[in-house]
Amino acid sequence: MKRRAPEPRPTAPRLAQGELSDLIGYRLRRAQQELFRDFAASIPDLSPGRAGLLMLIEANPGVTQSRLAQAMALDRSTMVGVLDALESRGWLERRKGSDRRTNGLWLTRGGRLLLARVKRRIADHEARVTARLTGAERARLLMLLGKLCPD
Amino acid sequence: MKRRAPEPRPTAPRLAQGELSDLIGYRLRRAQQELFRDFAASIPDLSPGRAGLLMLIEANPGVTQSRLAQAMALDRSTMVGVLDALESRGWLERRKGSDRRTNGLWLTRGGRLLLARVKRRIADHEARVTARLTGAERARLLMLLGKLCPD
DNA sequence: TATTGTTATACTCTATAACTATA
DNA sequence: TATAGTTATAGAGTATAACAATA
Repeated sequence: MKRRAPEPRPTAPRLAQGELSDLIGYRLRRAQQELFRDFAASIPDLSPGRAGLLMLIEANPGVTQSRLAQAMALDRSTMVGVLDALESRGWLERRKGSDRRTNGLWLTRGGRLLLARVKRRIADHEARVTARLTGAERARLLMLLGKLCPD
Repeated sequence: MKRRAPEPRPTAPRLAQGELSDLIGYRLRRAQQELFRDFAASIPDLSPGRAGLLMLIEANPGVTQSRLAQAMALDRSTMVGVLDALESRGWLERRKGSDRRTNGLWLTRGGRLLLARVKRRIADHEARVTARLTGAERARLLMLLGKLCPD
């Protein structure tokens, strides 16, 4: 028995996309928004940017605020408030460097425990949002995004 | 004559990336940030999102606020202020629909002129940010982003 | 009752400019 | 002089909750 394709509800036909669908910038922005929503819904502790920041400190213990800001393409004044929030939650600490203008950054024990938990959730999140991609497609996408924006 | 590879400045060695570089979400966010910066620097009139909104209205004259909000994955209350700003600049107009709860949206003549100019700049922007990609790679990236986040 | 547009409000993320301590 | 961190301030961009008009 043949089934008719479900008709689009008259109140919600798809909008025409114009030239929009052919713009890398548009696709990138939409994809990022969707990933952000999934991340926020499944990992309430941290935003993607904050999680990335903790991972960078973990991989570079003692990094200074300015170098971290530079690596994340943020202004160093922006970094201050971000670190304040994470420090007040007990996840990282600042220690005065031998150059006494600088603060070195370290994860606390609590920060390491949080990050371990968050990483597991990020792995689930990644699997979920890339569910429509094969492993080869996922690798190719990573490669192409890397070309678009090298480290 | 051999030239030595330029040494990284001792004050700015690259940070270790940890597992970060292998996350689609991270790459996506970084790429989007870089594209946003290039867009803002080269197209001062509009943000990427606002330009996309005008293109959607152009492709769907008379679309209602709620349908546009749905298509852009924004709350309809968010749409109000966005449209207020674009309308006050004289780029679009609201017209009461036959269902008098709704507003239909149209570009004004000024809006069409602006959009034509902006589209040319967007084309330059796209060419610039995808300069490291071949045509085939660009097409493949569009396809993969489309899989990640279908219309 | 349900939907559309609206207002009031608040939160997150980010930047700029000017300050201070140190180099 | 130059750099690291800081503060004050501002501006996007977004959401939630409650309301009036209309269906």
